[in-house]
Parts: sequence; structure tokens; C-alpha cells
Amino acid sequence: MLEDRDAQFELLICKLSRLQDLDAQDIEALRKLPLEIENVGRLRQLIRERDEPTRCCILLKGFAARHKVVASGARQIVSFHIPGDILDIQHLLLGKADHSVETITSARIGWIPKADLLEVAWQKPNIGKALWRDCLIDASIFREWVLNVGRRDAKSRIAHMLCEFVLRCEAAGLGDRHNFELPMTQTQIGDATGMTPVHVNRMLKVLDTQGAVARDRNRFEVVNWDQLCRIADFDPVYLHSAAA
Amino acid sequence: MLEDRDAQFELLICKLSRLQDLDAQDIEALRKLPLEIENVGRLRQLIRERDEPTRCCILLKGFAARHKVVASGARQIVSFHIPGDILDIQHLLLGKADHSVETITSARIGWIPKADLLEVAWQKPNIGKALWRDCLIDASIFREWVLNVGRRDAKSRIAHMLCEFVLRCEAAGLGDRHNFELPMTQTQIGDATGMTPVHVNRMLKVLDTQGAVARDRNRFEVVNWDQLCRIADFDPVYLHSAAA
DNA sequence: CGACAACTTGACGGGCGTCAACCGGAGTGG
DNA sequence: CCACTCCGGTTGACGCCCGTCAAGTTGTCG
Repeated sequence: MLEDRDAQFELLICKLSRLQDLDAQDIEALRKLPLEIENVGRLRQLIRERDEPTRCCILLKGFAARHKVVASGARQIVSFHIPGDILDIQHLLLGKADHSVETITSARIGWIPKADLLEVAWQKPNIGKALWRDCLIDASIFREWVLNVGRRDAKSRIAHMLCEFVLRCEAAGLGDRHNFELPMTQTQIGDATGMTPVHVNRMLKVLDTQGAVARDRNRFEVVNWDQLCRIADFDPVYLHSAAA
Repeated sequence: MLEDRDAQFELLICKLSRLQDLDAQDIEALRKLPLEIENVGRLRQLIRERDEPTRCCILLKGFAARHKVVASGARQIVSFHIPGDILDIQHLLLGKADHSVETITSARIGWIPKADLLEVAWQKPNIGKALWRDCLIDASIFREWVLNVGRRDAKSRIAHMLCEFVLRCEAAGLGDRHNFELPMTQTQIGDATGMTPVHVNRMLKVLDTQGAVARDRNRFEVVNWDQLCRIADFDPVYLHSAAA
């Protein structure tokens, strides 16, 4: 079980290494962090809006999303997450959760106490920088999403969401764009792009007919990446090489 | 001029103090930072998308906004800023600007070299925490904006933007909600809420007729704060007391 | 007083939401 | 093995919110 534990850390170390060079001591410090592993099912709420979390959660396997709700009950997904992502790093320094986090597939979660992670962040500047930079890239993606739901039409919005997700998955070594499994439902795509599931369906069909993507059951393929990017008005600068 | 220089720092110190307790040494370190002051006119581009800034800018007087553009040329404002705000703290750790920053009124700007600010952040943990927390609150506001443009209708969207702006201005000691000057044009409100200026105008009129706000020239008054909040579905939790 | 930016208002049209029905696959229980 | 249920996907009809276009007004600055 110990080597299994080490294996779980690899994902996190790999992710942080891409954000900032880490030396042996940094990695050692990371490995010493307490990590509680939990396997959970689909649609499991990990953090509820208004909670005051005492630990951070890291996604080790599966997919997750963060969302907020309006008074009428409508949901808005503000980000999707893939293995290696830290799901609520903002709670290191913010008390009350301003949004919820839930899995969209069955998943494996690693829990690290806030206090321990915070301590390491300040003792090991490289780790602090990596975490801080992670927050900043997070924010950059939110900005792009504001633009996406604010100023693109339905087809572009979905195409953009697909481009981003495919690119991040590829970078993390999860399948390739030509043979892909979209983990989210059309309703969830709608919640992420500010649309109804019905219209998501219509637009996916258009992307399919136009030859940008192909769908079969829950398999998904990007047939023409350049075309999809053009439709999406996609420019990966905002990912800040997090997916390069 | 020296005491004037000190006065300029007060805004920044005040802002960071609200985010994290600072001791005398922290404040001393801040005051020692190189700060270049510049007075600029309205609609001055401070940072252009794709720039690689070597210094951070702080808004000392006036108002500013950050925005992105889509291929078609449509603009999306992703945040408004008031005196005391750090306009591009993300460039401390990210190389290339993923969006532009420009003033929306005439303004006074303070420039601090990236390297110096970064050094202070790591030497003085309180300052680092304050800056980091500032980034996290920034991100939280972006999330709320994704929700705003994604899932609220036109009237609520504008009302929400107004609630947030009024609250932040009040917290910073700039006028009160009953006698207020909105620094942005209706076009800019539209760019922030993902709407056309024409429809912004229509919705402002509705808010006026319904007795939530009152307008006269460029004066602006919140007549019924509770009603405005109700229309906006406004809950200030996401500001994380940055404006409380 | 002319020029210009910002605001205002009306008419019209389209993109997307809403409602409703149906299908197909996965899981469940008999 | 089959019936049943349920969730997610698919498609069509219809309508509204908001975008578009256009014209006029107001305030400001030279």
C-alpha cells in the first residue's frame, strides 16, 4: 500500500513540476504530506457552497466539475477537472466556499489538510510558486469562460469548451483527440456554456454534420482540429502552457 | 514629493491590510518598493493582450477595466477596478498577458517592478499571503461573472453588476450608494454583462421605473438596495469580505 | 456653434429557450 | 430471460428575449 501511496503522489508532483521546477527536497516534502485517499461514485458532492473546508482535495482519477447556482435553481459549471488537478486550492486562503465541487464520473480523491499544504507552500518556495501559479491559471481560464459565455454564439461556445477539454486531456496523457470519451453529459455541457441541453444537442449535431467532430455513442472524435479551433475562436494562450 | 509618495502607498497598504494582518516590518518593506507614478487619460491601454509585462500596475485614482476580445471584434470586460486594486498581479507569475487592461476614466497609476514585488512577497509571508489571497478573490469574482453572464437574464445581470460595484466602492470609501457616479458607459456595462448597449439602456430604464435605482445625468442612486439585490440574485459571499 | 460621443427609443427579426414526445441503452428485479 | 424504470439523447413546433438597424436627443468640448 505504501508504494501505492507514492504512486498517488506522482500525479500531483507531475502537475506541479510542469508549473515550476521542483528539486529533490521539494518532492520529498510533498511525499511527506498526509494524504487520505477516497474512492467515490458519480455525482458525489465533495464540497458544498458555504462549507468551510479544512482540507484540500486532489483529483487522482476520474473527472469533476465546480459549479454555482442561481436563486431559480439554474446551474452554472465554472470549470471541469481532470486527474492531477487540485480542486479547491482557493480554500487554502479563503474561508467559506463560494461554489460547489462534484464528481461527474466515479473518481479517486486525495485529501490533504489545509494547514499542512499551506505550511509546505511557505517552507518550500518552489511549491508555493507552483500552487500560486496554478491559482493564476485557474483564474485565466475563468476569464476565458466569461468571454465564452458572454460573447460567443452557441456553436462557438461548445466548440471552445471542447477544444479546451481535449487539449488539457491530451496534455495530461489521457487518450488523444481522435479517440476520446467525453465524460460529461449534454446537460453538463449546457451548464458549462450557459445553454439548454436541447440546444447543446442541436449544436453538437451541427458540428458533426460540418465535419468538425464525429460522435458514436459516448465515443467522441475530433475529425478536423483546425476547423474546430476556427469555429471556436480558440487560442490556447490563456492556458499558459498548462496544457502544452 | 516624498510625503506624496508615501501617501500613494497608503492605498496599497490599506488594501493589503484588509486581506491579511501586516506588521510594521511588512509595511516598511512595502514602502521601500520602487514605485513609478503616472497620470493617464481616459481609455489608456495599460497592458495589451500578449504583452510580457515586467512591472505590475496599481490603480491609485480613477477606474479601470480588464477585457478580452473575440475574433469578430466583440469585447468582453472581465472585471472593473477601483482605486487600491492591483490591476495585473497575475503577471507576477505568468509570462504573457492573456487580456488587456485599460482605464475607463482618467487615472493615476503606480508601477512596481515585478521582480521587486515578487521578492517582497517571499521575504514577508504576510505580504505574500495578502497578494495570493487577492488573486483568489479575483478568481472568485470571475466565477461569479461566469454565472452572471451564463445563467441570469438581462435585468438581473445588470443589477448584479451594479450591486457588486456599489458595494466595492462603498467599502473603499468612495461615495455611498445613494449618491454615486457610475464611471462606466452603457456600452461598457454591456461589454461586462455580455449585452448590447441598446439592451443595457432598456434594462436600466426598467430598473429605474421599478424604483430600484434612479438616474439623472451621470449621477446614479440606489433607491431600494434590497429590491436591487433581489432582482440581482446578489449574495456577497463570493467577495470574501473584500468589500465588507 | 459645429462636431462628436453617449444616451434614448422604436421596429423588426433571429437565435435560443421552452415544451413535448420519442428513442435507446443500462441497470434492476422478478 | 424479460419487463420495467430511468436517465440521457434526439427531434420538432412555437414563442420570446435580446440583437440589429436606424433615427433622434442630449451634453460636452473645441
